[in-house]
Amino acid sequence: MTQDHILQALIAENLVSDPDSARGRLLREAARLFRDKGYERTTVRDLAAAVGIQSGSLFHHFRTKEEILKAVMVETIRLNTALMEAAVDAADSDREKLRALVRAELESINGQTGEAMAVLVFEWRSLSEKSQAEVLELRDIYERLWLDVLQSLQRGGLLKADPFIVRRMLTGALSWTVTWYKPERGGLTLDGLTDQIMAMMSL
Amino acid sequence: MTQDHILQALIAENLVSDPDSARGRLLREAARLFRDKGYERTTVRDLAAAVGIQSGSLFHHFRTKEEILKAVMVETIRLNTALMEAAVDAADSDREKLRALVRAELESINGQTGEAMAVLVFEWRSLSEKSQAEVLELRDIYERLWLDVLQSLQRGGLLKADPFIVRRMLTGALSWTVTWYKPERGGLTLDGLTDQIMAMMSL
DNA sequence: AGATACCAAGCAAGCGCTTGGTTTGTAAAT
DNA sequence: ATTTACAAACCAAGCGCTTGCTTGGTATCT
Repeated sequence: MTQDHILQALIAENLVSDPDSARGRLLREAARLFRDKGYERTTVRDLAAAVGIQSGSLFHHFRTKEEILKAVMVETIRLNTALMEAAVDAADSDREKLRALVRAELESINGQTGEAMAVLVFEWRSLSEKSQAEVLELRDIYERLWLDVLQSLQRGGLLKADPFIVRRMLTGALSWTVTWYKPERGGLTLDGLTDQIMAMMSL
Repeated sequence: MTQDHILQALIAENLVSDPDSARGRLLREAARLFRDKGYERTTVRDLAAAVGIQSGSLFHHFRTKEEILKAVMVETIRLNTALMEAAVDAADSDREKLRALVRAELESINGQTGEAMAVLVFEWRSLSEKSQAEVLELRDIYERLWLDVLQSLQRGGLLKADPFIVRRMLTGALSWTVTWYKPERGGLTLDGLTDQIMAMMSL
């Protein structure tokens, strides 16, 4: 099950938009703009111009501007949850499962879906409380994946600290890489970065 | 040199505003509002109402709204740099110096200056590029403190990973605590949290 | 008396979003 | 094969509101 297959399956189930569709293109541009300028500083005119339509025409596809932000977040979580599940399943030991999760999350943050992941972290408060609650439910599924692996590691004696705290530390540390990690500079690959993180935890 | 003495010294040098002055009160309220609602969603009318004046009167103290955001950030960095320097000086070993830094940064993030620290992390892009460059210069001083200690630990063989990467991981992990750490819930104290972080690094 | 701190009122610009109408794509009916 | 029908996608224009900020004048303090 390659990453591409996972994406195709989600598209078929209508859980994420085809990147080549009008909706998919808009969401991609929206993620980029929201990350670069922030949600509030991005106007519906900016969004429309990015896909070459009039600002009013946006509201044919989405009822409000916030619905666009929410769609970016929801589809990103759905895709990443599927990718993580595949990564965990493919690994044998608990240690390898954790490494796969770290590696996969780094890839999400610094790869193709990086814009959307950054939006998920930095534009959270721009969502209405109602939307926040909905997105949070999706996040819970995603988080359980991590906790299962971390708790298993702890039971095996490989991890001393509290799994909940470790996950939260990792969330912060991994998210933050989006602000400084540039693979082209410094020669540090994603695998190298993953190794350093595992080493930091003596794993 | 207590924390209070450090603050008083900075006020005397006019490097940070007296919290009891009109300016100080405004900056504190601004930090709170910016954290709670975000910079863009906070209007000058919100800011004025929070300190009980008319919106136009704000511009007697600051030329623009952005100048308020910048002041929040600059003063926060100044205060924290001074607090960190004191924390490092008071510790003996490199290990204790690092622990002091972690503990101090956690306190900055989750204590009195927490609102302002959150603003520093999450509202960074709301600053103009010019202001970003100025604030970045101040951050460099602050960051050097960390790197000196981490490099010393590495030379002593206590730290295996790259000091630059470790610092960046810690920045993310510690900043992120602002989103989940609630001392009143769960019974985890700041010292306990500090211990967990040191343990995670086998230090 | 002169600076400092404030108020009351409002301006120009930009915002999200609406409206009424036109084009485009598609598929059944002729 | 052409016509008819209809919805989806889009445009042009602009409304109503909020925004950051200005202005001219008035208290308050030293």
